[in-house]
Amino acid sequence: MDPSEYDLTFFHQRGFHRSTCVVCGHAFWTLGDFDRCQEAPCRDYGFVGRPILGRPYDLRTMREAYLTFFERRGHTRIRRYPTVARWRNDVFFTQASIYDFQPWVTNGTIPPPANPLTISQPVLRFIDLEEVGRSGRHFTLFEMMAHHAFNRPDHEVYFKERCVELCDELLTSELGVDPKAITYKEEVWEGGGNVGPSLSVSVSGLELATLVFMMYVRDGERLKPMPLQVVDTGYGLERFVWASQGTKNAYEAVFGAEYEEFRRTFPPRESALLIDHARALNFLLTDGVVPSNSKEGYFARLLLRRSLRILQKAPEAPDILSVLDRVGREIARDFPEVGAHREDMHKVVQAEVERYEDAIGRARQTIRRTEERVRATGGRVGADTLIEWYDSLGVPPDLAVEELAQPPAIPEDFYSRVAERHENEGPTTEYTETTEGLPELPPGTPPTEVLYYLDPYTTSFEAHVVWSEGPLVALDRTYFYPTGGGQVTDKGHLGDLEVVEVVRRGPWVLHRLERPSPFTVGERVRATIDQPRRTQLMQHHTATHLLNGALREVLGPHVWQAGAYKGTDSARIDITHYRALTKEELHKVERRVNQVVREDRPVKSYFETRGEAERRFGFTLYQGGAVPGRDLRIVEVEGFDVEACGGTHCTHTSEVGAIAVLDVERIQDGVVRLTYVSGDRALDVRDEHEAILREAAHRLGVPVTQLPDGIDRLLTEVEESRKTDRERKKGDLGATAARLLADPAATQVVGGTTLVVARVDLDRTEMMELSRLLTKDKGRVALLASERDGRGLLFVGSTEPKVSAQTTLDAAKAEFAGKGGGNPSAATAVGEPGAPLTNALERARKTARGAAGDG
RNA sequence: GGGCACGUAGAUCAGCGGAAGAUCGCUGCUUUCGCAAAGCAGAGGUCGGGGGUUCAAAUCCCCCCGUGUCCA
Repeated sequence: MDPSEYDLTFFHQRGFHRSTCVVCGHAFWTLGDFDRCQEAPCRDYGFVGRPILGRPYDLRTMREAYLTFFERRGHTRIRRYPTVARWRNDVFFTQASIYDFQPWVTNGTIPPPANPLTISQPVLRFIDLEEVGRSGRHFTLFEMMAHHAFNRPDHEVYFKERCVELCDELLTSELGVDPKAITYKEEVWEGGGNVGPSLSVSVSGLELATLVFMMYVRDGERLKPMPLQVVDTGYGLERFVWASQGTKNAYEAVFGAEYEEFRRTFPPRESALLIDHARALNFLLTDGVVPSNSKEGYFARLLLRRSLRILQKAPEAPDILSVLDRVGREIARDFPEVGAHREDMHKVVQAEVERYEDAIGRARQTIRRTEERVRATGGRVGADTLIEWYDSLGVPPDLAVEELAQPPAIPEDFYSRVAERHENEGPTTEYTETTEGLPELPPGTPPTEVLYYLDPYTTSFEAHVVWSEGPLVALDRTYFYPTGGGQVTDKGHLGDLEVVEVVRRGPWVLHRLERPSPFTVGERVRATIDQPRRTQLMQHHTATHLLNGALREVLGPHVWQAGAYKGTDSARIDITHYRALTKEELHKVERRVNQVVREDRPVKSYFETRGEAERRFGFTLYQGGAVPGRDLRIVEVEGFDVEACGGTHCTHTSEVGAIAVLDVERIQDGVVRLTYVSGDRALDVRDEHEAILREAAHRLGVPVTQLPDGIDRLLTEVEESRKTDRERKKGDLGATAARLLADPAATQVVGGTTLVVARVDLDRTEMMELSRLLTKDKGRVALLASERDGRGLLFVGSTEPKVSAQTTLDAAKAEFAGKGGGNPSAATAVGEPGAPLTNALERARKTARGAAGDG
């Protein structure tokens, strides 16, 4: 990065000078007299026992001081976004405040909720999980305080100069940091395809903030300027609190009274871990993460199980719910939604505790059995087995050691050896901000005025073409709804040409025609939307909101929409829930949702400022993920469900007609999918189902009402006839056996051994069963030959130790080019087609006689 | 999303190329005034589904479904 990027007027005017760190080699700006930057590890912590802020702060006063400082300087305070980044497919969690605005704000699709803005965003970092409680400064969840500005060419807010000035003023004038103690270290930031200069702000070894200036897009080796230049800052709230108190580790400062309390029962590390995990869990569970074995749910499970394990090992430990409560109580003072989820959170956690105990119970059994088996062969359980158990059964290594009579030592590098097992796994999806495959529209193209919000019932209109390329057409105004929010595209016509797809591209709506567009810019076109299709999509979309509301009502507020799809044939919603739905729950949901349909409640769609909407309806607005923008489009089913949503909706619930749930399945641990239909599709599907029932009843020859009984009868009959078949066959074979044993031509006694030799007409399995009947008593040998599909089959069964079935068969095999084998008590072979089976049987008889006669 | 493990009798599992098993539970009988218990006898299996290899597959290979677990 060019050094001029960091050469700020602010630094010069205030008398800063630029030095180079003798340790890390980075250039930095400072008023002080340093030969190195003030960031660890270039220098040691210097603030322990010597706070670097003017006075001590706790979490709340620090957060408030920060946000108010920026509010007073023209920033709008924004409420936190969910900690689960549902609006992105490249990450699970909100890992920085800027994540709230990616990709839709940073790629220019939608304006930011305010500009400039300030926020304290709880963010999650699982990378340093092992460091939590150990280093004294790592948290799984921490609050990233930030001030952001989004600069467009036509609307400059502020950039580097003002940003650094604000940061410096905050630290010195507001918080009382010695101006000479600060270093601004030059760094290069790169992420998500974007690049920019950044400054790392440190005091006394502690990095307090990072100021990032996103301004370039990486294009191979070259850097292109970004259309939107973004001030992305991050200040660690917990670090500020720590630095203001100068305690030995951050947990003492940040968690104060709670930390003291936990220390009465637990060692320092365990205390910190429990509080840290409980804090993260309170946010995660409130934001609708359900513990599970995949995706974001896994991280909730990981935290919960680690906590349970700590509690399990301590003698007088409180239960997990009270730990969560204790920490949650503090959080709820500043984030009331966390308090509101308390009861429901308990249900979710309780369910997960039960599953953990099941898993551990199963694991214990496996451990015991495996050790028994291993010891029986004279070995012992090794460290590899410990790793195997952890990876495939979830057995914590210390638990395995507890359970084993002769435990191996837990390897030092246990977790890195687990990681090794996962080294050669497939790639994960990468995050890009590009709009795939769509062309760039020339600057100055008038944006599309979207009209479908004004009136979702208009399906015929006229508009002017503002841009056209290939089959794509942009209009100055449109009622066509583009694919989005899980609602599929509208279809229809522009002039006589079919519109096959409608997509959003920045501020434009693009209509894709069946073939290259004949329209020229400025031309007026007549447009019609496929009205039945649109109606069905509206019904499905409104039905989705109604179902979501009913599900939350019946199952609890841990239910969040985890995905949805509204097609023409059917719609589906995925919800977070900790187990499969019971029949009763589903029934209740269906009853409730159809009741709401019949009540004909108004469905109001309108725009409202973000702050006002959040104040009135709270956090659950963001069912489809966080929706950026200054104003939110609110879809409100009066007195029942309110969501921020960009889709087209019915205006009264009765327009949905009826909602019929077709299928409920657990698509993954922690996520349940409901597939359903509404409107005319509900009637169609009901008709189809009725036709199927009638047809089934007709084929069975019973009235529809007796279908279940009829099927039962049929199944019983099948079972009985299968049974009688089996018995008859058994009887037949029994008769054959009796006949053979009574037939002197077949049965001979040689030296105390009864030898039965016979040609039969049976298949392999039947021969085996017959042989078993013939050799029920000890000291018997059966030699059976049969012919199937032109090939000879030979079966030898023996309960006479002197006569090995295997040896007998081996001796006879060659006579008919047979292949086969077996064991001393049973052996079978099949010969080449047409080979002399009689010879083989005769040879077998001679061999067996010989063996029997030996004694 | 990916890796690994697992799916065998109502339950818990063993068997891991040659005639489907154990324990508990269930049914009947014996014993008992009755219960518990014991003894004896018995029922109960498309060995998750579908392909393939083999003379022979619960067992080996491939695909699918389900469950568990670890990792992102």
